[in-house]
Amino acid sequence: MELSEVTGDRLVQILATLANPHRMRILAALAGGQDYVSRLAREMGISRALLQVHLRKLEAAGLVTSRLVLSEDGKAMKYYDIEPFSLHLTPEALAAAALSLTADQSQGDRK
Amino acid sequence: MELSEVTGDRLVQILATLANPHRMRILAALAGGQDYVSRLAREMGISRALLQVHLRKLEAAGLVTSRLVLSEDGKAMKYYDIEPFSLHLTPEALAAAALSLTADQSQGDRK
DNA sequence: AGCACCTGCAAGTATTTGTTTGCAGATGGA
DNA sequence: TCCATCTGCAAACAAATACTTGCAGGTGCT
Repeated sequence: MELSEVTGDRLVQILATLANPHRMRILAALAGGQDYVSRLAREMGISRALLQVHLRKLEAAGLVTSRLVLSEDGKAMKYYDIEPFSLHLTPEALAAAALSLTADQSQGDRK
Repeated sequence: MELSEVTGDRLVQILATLANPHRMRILAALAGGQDYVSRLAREMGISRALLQVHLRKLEAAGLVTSRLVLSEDGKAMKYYDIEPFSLHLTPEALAAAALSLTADQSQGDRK
C-alpha cells in the first residue's frame, strides 16, 4: 500500500491505528511471520480479548489480513498476516492527502 | 527528521499527532509557507482557541516550530513553520521502532 | 475611550478510545 | 464427562482527546 493510493480520511485512520504501542508491537510480532490469536496473546503477555480488539482495528485499517485455518488436530485457528505497506510521510505528501479530507466541520462556515 | 532517529514512544506520539484531520490541514497550510495564528485560524475557518490547541500538539511532537515576531505596526504575531520530516513507514521500520517502546503494562507478566 | 487587531490559557463538557470481565460456542483427548 | 485448546463478542467502566466558552493581557489608531 502506497501513500499516493489512499485518501486523506483513510490516511488518518491508518495513522491513528499505528499510533498505539500495543498495535505497534503486534505489527512487529507479525513482521516476524504470521501467527494466530491465542499464541500471539501468550507471546505478548496480553489478554486475548484485548489483542482481538487491536487486531480488528488493524484489519479495519487494512494493515493486516486474517484467515481461518483448521489445524491438523481439528482446531480452528485464526491466522493474521501483515499486509505490506510503504508510507513515505513528508509535509508535501500530507498536504496532498489533506486535499481529499472530507468536509465535516471546521471549514467554510465561520460565524 | 528521520524514522531511524526516533524512539518507538516518540513515533507513537508523532503518529498520533498526524492522525487528525485538523492537524493534517494545518500542516498542509503551513507547507505553503509560514503563517501566524489568527490568520491561519481565519483561513481555515476554525476558532483560534482550537487552532492553538492543535498547534501546541504539533509543536510538542516536533512537527512545527514557532517564533514570536513583532510586526511593523507593533503587533506581536506568533509565526509557525513546518519542521521538515521524512518518515518512511514500513512493517520492518515499525518493528524496529517497537523495540524501543517503554515497558509500561502489556509485557512480561502474564498470570 | 472604544475598537480592531494580536497573544495566551484554563475550566467544563462532549466524544472517542482503551481495557476488563464475563459469557458462549466448537474440537479433541484422557 | 471433564479439561485443554481454539474462536467470538458485548457490556461496563476507565482514561485520553477534542472542543467550546470565557476571561485576560498587549499594541495602535480614531
